[in-house]
Amino acid sequence: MEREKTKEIYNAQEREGYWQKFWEREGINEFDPESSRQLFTIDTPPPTISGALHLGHVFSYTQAEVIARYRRLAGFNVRYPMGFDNNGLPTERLVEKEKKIKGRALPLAEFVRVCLEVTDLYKEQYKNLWKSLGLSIDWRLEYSSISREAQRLAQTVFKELFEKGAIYQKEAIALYCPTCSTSVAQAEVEDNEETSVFYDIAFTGVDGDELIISTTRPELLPACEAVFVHPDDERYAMMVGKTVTTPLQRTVPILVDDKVSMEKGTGAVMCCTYGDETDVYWVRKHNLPERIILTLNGKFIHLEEIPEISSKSIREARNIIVALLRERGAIKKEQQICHAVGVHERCDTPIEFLPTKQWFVKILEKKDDLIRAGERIQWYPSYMRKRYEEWVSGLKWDWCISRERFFGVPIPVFVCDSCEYVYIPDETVFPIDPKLEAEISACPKCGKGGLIPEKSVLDTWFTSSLTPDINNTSPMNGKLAGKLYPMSMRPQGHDIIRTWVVYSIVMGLYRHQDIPWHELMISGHILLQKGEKISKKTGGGAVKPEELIRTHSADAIRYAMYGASLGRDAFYEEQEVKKGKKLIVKLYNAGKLILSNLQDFETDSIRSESELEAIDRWIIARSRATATEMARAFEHYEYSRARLAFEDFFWRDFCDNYLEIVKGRLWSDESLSNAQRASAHYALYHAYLNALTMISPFIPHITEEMYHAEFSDGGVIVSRTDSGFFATREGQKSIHCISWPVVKADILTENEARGVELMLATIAEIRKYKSIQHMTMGARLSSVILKGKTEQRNLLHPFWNDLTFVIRAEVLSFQDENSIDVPDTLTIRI
RNA sequence: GCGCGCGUAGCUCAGUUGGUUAGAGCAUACGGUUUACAUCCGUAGGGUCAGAGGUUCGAAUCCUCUCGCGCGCACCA
Repeated sequence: MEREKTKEIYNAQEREGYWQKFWEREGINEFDPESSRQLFTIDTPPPTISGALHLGHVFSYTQAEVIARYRRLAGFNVRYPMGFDNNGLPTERLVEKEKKIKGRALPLAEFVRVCLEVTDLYKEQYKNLWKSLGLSIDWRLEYSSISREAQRLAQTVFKELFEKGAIYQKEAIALYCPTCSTSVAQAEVEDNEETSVFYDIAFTGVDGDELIISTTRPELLPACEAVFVHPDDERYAMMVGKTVTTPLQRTVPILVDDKVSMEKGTGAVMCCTYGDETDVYWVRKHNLPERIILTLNGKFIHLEEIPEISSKSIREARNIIVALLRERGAIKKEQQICHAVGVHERCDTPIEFLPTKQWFVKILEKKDDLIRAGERIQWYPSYMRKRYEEWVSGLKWDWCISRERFFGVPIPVFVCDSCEYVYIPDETVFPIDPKLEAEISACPKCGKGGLIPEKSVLDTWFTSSLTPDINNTSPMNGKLAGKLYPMSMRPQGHDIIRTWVVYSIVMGLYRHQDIPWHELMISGHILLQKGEKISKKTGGGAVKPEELIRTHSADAIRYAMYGASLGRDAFYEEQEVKKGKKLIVKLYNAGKLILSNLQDFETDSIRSESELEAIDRWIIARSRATATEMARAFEHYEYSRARLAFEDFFWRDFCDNYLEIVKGRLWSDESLSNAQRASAHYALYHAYLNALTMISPFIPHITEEMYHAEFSDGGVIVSRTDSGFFATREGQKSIHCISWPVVKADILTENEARGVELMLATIAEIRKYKSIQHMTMGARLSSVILKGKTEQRNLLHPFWNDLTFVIRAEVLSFQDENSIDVPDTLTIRI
């Protein structure tokens, strides 16, 4: 008789949306400012709106998410907000690319309007992804870094720091990106390996002799102000103090400095204004004149001696000059080299050193304080602190916060054109844009000059570094307003330690004389395969998060993200997703088995857990011990370890062993006492509910589904928001509102624990026997004799009936280890 | 060059303060499964814990050195 079983299937994609709507409707993730429970506040990274979402976003955000959910179950009042960093250079670049426009070419108001339009669109995309992943964010706490509130805060802080003397304006050599036409901070410069040509160029000495210098920047020849050699270099000793003439007929001194490397090139180097940081140093140290030949958009100015390069780009000018030098026979050698070049992280353009007037936040004098503050924060993983310290101690520039861009928070400053007085309006008028102020009055100080509005906007990190303050001052904080600083925890990637962590601590020190958070959770990157990083630049390749969720479900993707330990780079493994799917199915099926057998279960059927069968107490104790282990792991942000502990418990102990064992009592007829059956029911109820609870931070949808599941008359599982086998008995509307399981008391004696171990070992022996004999695990054995010590028999005693059932023995008996084997009987030594 | 991290089964990784015979999943081989399981269960094979030296009764774990990989910083004429 063949009967096609109608298999019941958990339709993850459909059910996940159902529960997401339920959570939102019921406010399951909402932060309650009136609650007296202990706070756990999260300083969520506001993602930069700079393009499409990729798997890297999913990876890092799910990591913080699992902690938020755990803390909620552990009884904390969790504040888990989301923000959006939707201004600044990255956003402008996105908008320019998408709309094929140039910010510089548009009226400011028009460009800002387009920026807002585009970022709002992306914001929705981001939000939809977070929601479809089931992130337990309280969306009422959403903020945006370009909002009026954030702008007001940023400008207020600017004024505050300026008045404290922590912000200053200075005309100085700054790191400058000619493509973006803006200054940048040290933290935004990264190294790129680039091929380049190392030219040996002949200069002419006073006596007509040659002096050959080596350079990769021949186009800067017109700005050459000196030639340097090492003081110990005997090759050039004769020429030191004299002058040389460049092939462009510029006569400059030959000086010594021990920063020159004798080995590199010819050992003679030209100093130009400015080719690199050393040039800046030399010009200052040796008091050299400055000849700036580059404009702020990276084009050359008109030069008498070489008019050909006028208004040419760096690359074009280099070609022109090289051709010219070749013609004149001044190039003695050309060598292809590969060297690191400091480039702007947003556009890969080599950074130039140009004199501009910029605003800075003093951080160099704060190095020691910053390092001390870093020591007061718990870093997870702890070695990440080193990176912070390395970066802070290696800082060479104050934090340049002005950007000559458009879509950002305006610097709220007017400067008097006569006495240079810096006028910052009263903060009650913030946010303001000085450029757009119609009325500009006379200077309040000298009364003579006019006030010139500042045109720059703030580095977007200036606002981002204030996220702890943004959270702290949110209108949603109720009676906790202003009491959320420092926050409990900041989750973020290791790549932005040098920016976001550093600047946030800077702000914390200046504004609060305190650290911004107690703990830092630093995550790694997800890689598609060895060496292939998913980042803003690569865009994440073919793996699109939305599509992954659609094909595999959010729970499965989430699960896969928790495989690697915190801080480590991990590979995206399809296999991990498969593993997640299997766990989901397993939870579903185990639930089906349990619900179908527990229909008449009442929570008060057992007066005290001590009444339970030993094996039932064991599985309950195991579930609680696992919860304790997981809790410890979560508290140290070791979610992968928590996941592992769960799998060990659920897959091995609960499904493979306990469920198989307990089936005996579930299926048995009247020969069994009600108490024994009730004991099994009680254990199944609690151990399974504990399992659901413990894994719910990882896979919140399937666990909610099972919490609300009911075994219907038709023999199928139905799950609805307003009902559910567990939901009605627990009296909580969501599994995400119940309490983390805790160890209540020692409910298992030591001997019982040893008995369980012995029992499991015995089961394994029998399974091994059946496997070798090619028997099915359910094959009946007419008689089995366990042979061992009397003590072992006593240990096994409480489990005898269950053991007999699970190995499918008709008769299970015991013999002393020294007795003679009974022929034709299966004898297992224990 | 400096700093950090890593190197454990064919693959991806666990391995808590040094302590029985180093674990898991996947893959492989064999077998079994339909009274939860788009399966699932069982069994087996598979490791010089990168290498060398040291500390110790005892080292994958601690120390030193070497090699390889990754990352950060510096160099970047």
